[in-house]
Amino acid sequence: MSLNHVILGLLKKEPLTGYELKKIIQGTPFMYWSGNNNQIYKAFVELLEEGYVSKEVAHQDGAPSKNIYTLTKDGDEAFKEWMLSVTDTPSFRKQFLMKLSLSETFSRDELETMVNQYMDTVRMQKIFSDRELDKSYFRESASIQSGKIMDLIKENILSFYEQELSWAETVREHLKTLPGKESTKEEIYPEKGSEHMEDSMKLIVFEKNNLRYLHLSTNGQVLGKKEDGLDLISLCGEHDTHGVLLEAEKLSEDFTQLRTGVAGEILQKLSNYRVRLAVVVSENQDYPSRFKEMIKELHKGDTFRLFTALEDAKNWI
Amino acid sequence: MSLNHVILGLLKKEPLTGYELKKIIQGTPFMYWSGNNNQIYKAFVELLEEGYVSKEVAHQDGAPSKNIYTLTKDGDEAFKEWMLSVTDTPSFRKQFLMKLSLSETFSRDELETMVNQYMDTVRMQKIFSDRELDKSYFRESASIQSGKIMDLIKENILSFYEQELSWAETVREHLKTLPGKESTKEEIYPEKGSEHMEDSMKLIVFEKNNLRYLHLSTNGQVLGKKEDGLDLISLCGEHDTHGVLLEAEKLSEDFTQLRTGVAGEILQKLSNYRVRLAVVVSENQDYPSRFKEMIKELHKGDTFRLFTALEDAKNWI
DNA sequence: GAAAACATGTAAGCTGTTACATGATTCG
DNA sequence: CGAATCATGTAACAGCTTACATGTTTTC
Repeated sequence: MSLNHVILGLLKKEPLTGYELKKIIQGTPFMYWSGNNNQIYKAFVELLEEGYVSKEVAHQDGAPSKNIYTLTKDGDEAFKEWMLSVTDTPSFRKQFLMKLSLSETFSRDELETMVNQYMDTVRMQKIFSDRELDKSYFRESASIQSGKIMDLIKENILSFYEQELSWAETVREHLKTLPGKESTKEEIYPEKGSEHMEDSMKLIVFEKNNLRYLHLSTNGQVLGKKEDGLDLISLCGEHDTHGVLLEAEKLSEDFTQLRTGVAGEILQKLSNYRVRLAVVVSENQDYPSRFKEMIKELHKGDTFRLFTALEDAKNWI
Repeated sequence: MSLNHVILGLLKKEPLTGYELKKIIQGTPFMYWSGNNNQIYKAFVELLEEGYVSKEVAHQDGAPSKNIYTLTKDGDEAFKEWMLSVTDTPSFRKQFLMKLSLSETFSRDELETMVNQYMDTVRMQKIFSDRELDKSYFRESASIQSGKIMDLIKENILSFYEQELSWAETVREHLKTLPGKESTKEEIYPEKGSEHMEDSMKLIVFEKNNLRYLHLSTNGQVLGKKEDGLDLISLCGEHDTHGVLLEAEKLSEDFTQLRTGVAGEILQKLSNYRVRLAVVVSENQDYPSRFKEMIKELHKGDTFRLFTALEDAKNWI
């Protein structure tokens, strides 16, 4: 079991308590253990027995006492040996592949629903991992050197989900070639119109051409922070939608000032997660010329467009 | 647990015995259970209790009697419900990512060894999965329709490993930027020359520029069957090498006749698995003109070349 | 004549998860 | 004042694997 060795590796950097270790493992998506108490406290018992760690009890008056574990010489050697030993083959668990292989008797419609639902799940998982990685223990304590390593790890993880999404897209393409009812549904708007407030924002879900979209509207300005990209994507995940129609008075200044990097970050995220964004703002706006250029450029693409009329935006999305 | 539902799905097609089921699951790489008896026979007990399957004992005189399980109406409904319910998020286990995140104190050299070893493992796993998928239960019983589905599944699985390999390549690139000894080793040939016979073929491992290669030589003709591609790749995996130098009297006729598809298949596999192949044949050969054209074309690439002198081949590889 | 495949089952054990139990502190 | 965080631990169970046990037939 590699958990024990991973613990040794973490202790190499600094002595830790069981609780701290648990938090680290729980916050690191590529350490696949749930990080439950049972495993960790049991692991420490084993490691103590083997003499790989030493325990020091820190009595804190009032507070419960902590057990601080430190790596021993033996432990360090055992860790190194593990690191240089043969690495397990990477493996995956994709329930969807099993379902697909057993799907012969299902209708095209049912299969399409399955794929769409699966894509949403994957999309959400990707967002979740992305966030967790950004705020993980390894990020915080990153040197310049290990920062690059963390970037590589992040790339690996995100591209796992990214690949799954683009593969699912090819499955969808395949399903289109199958016999089944042609979807000619027209704009049912607002349909199940589940309406509620979120951060003083009006939120409606509508459907068009069999795909679901979010319609957000507010009076203030929008897209002010880098995190807004992921937040929009999360909303999409939560509401099972594939794009956002964002109605607001105006874009935030930080978004229009390209040097802030806000626009770049947000649009990057949106395109990563294949979420389309149509923004509708009131007509009389004056943007920096460099921003206008970028907007023009983006209109050639498929992820982002800026409109002044709601109807135009609805047509595009 | 989805095993029970997968069993129902398999029974939907035809009644099966426990043993048959075990074989199917064991031969299907995307069904991640080991397919051990315990799980399967226990699963059948559960499914019987729930009334999802019915059991019929076939007494065969002399032979041990079989328990043949058939799907019931209830079972069919339970299966359908499972199929249309939410699919689990895909997940992976990559020990290598954990090792990498804990690798701060390791030298460039050690890291390079780790990555190389990992790449070999992944390469082998890919070959293994590829083969298993080709001869799996689902392939055999494939209709035109489900054949396409199986292609999609296969694509998904192989690209998992493919992606891991190309990612590992970027890790290797990164390691090159790290301080550490420059490798300027020259052609140590033959070095550890572990020599032995395999199918009347002489096999030597040699090293050049820090990379290991296979040197195979025989008197007869080579590359006669489509499977030879994967076999070469397996050999590379077994001997931890990245390319093959194949010395023979001549290429098989099937290989030189493009319409047989043998050459295409083999070269496809080689490029998939990033294995380079240099073939050395005796000089006086007459090949079909279309084949000569293809050879010329391939010489522009990096996977395959044909030589008449051993020295030239050694220089290229 | 031995090994591999066919065929069904059990026992023991590791891995991993959820849930429970306890108790202090901090924060809203 | 209740919820969340800090902190350590246990119990029970689900999931999965290895190995054992038994006996026949087919294949090399």
